[in-house]
Amino acid sequence: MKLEKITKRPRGACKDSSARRYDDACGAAHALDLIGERWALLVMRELMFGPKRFSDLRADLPGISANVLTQRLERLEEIGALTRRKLPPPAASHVYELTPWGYEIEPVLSVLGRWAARSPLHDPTLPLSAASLMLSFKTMFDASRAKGLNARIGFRIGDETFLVRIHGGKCDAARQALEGAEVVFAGTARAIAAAVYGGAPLAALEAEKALAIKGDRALAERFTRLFPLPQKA
Amino acid sequence: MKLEKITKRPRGACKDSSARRYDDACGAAHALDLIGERWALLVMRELMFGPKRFSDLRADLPGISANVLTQRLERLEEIGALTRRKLPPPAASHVYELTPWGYEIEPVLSVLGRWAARSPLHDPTLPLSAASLMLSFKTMFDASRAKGLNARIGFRIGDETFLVRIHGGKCDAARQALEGAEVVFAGTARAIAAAVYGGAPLAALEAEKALAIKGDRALAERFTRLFPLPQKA
DNA sequence: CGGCATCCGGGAAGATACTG
DNA sequence: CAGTATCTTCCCGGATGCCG
Repeated sequence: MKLEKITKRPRGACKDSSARRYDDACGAAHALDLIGERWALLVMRELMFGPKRFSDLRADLPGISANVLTQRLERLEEIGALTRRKLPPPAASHVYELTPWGYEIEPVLSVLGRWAARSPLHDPTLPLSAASLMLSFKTMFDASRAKGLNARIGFRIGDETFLVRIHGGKCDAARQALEGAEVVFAGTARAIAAAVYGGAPLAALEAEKALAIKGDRALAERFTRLFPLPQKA
Repeated sequence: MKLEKITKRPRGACKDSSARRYDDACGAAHALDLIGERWALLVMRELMFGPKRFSDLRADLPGISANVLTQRLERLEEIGALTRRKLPPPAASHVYELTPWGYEIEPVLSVLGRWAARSPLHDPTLPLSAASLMLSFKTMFDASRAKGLNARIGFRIGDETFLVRIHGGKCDAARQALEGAEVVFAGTARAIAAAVYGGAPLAALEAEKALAIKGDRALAERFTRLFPLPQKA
């Protein structure tokens, strides 16, 4: 039982120190060297609306383990995509924030999202984070359906608030106070997604207490129809 | 010797069949479930200019192993991003070709490439495939530098030929015969990249026999300046 | 030759427990 | 709360062998 442990090593080579990189000048390949590891891009996604703490990231990325999150944050800092800051005295905690170049990852998230939305295997009923939902609005917004619309729609998801502005055929979203919102959705990101992408009637979601709407109801209804999903491939 | 094969499985759980997926409705997360595994996106990149055989892919993706390539091709076929066809009788071989939806991955490659080009760690002198080079032209083309230019530039790389058309402020590339090319570059993709992105003088590359240019030399010179790299982050 | 099956070694990912 | 330490499982990469 205590036999051949080390003896033979002629097979199963191990290209020494060359790590696991694509040695490829192609930009896409280099991007994968930088952020192609598991969870890396989703960590950046969660930071797209501003800094967060370690535990916020853990909570918003269900399934990631603490050690993997630590490794990804270290790597993202190493490549210059995020910075780690110490909060002022009251809180002895750290926050992680994307650098300007880090924020430029947004088009990658958009384009990947649009591509995957055409996948027959895509299941829009799975849970999602608040950041994912806000990004999906920016990604899936259909300007032609928002002709002449100028609105501020608020969202209260957990203890965060977001303001989505629709103005001049553009759709922008930010994590900020709800001042000036003509209507406010309060609920889980999943419930809001059910209304916008799943076609669930607002009244039904409210009846289930999954969603609460305050303000201009007609605007809320119209809002849910501004984000058509593409045809499946 | 035929004992405990399954017996103990108390720790290091294995969430049964849930595999290693992000259970996340976010489009980007789903995209990573589909093509986030190592090499998957680069396999698609190599197919962007038309079908290839297994051995072509292996040759153009230095470092991939046969079993991994097999797995990736199976997965890409499973999700509907590519198809596997049998060639007509003379050749008993197979070719792999992207589906229309698979071809739509191009913006992902572009956007990733543009983002990574700003990375301080990006090394444009590494080797690259012909497909990568042609994609980089489409990605990095600067219309403002090509004002009034209308040209067909040919490339002979290994035993493949590509035609790049610059016309009306657009830049397109295809794997096809070189008919109508006003100038033809022949050499490795790396040598051509050295001229376009590394600023290497054409004369020097020709002197080293790394590159051969036939046709309109002035056009060749101008072509090399149409693809500026972005500022580093 | 083309493509796949299989085995092996190493390392990354994941779960849990633990520390400041 | 914010991570670190450790252990297990699984993926990746290389080599070899089979089969048409």
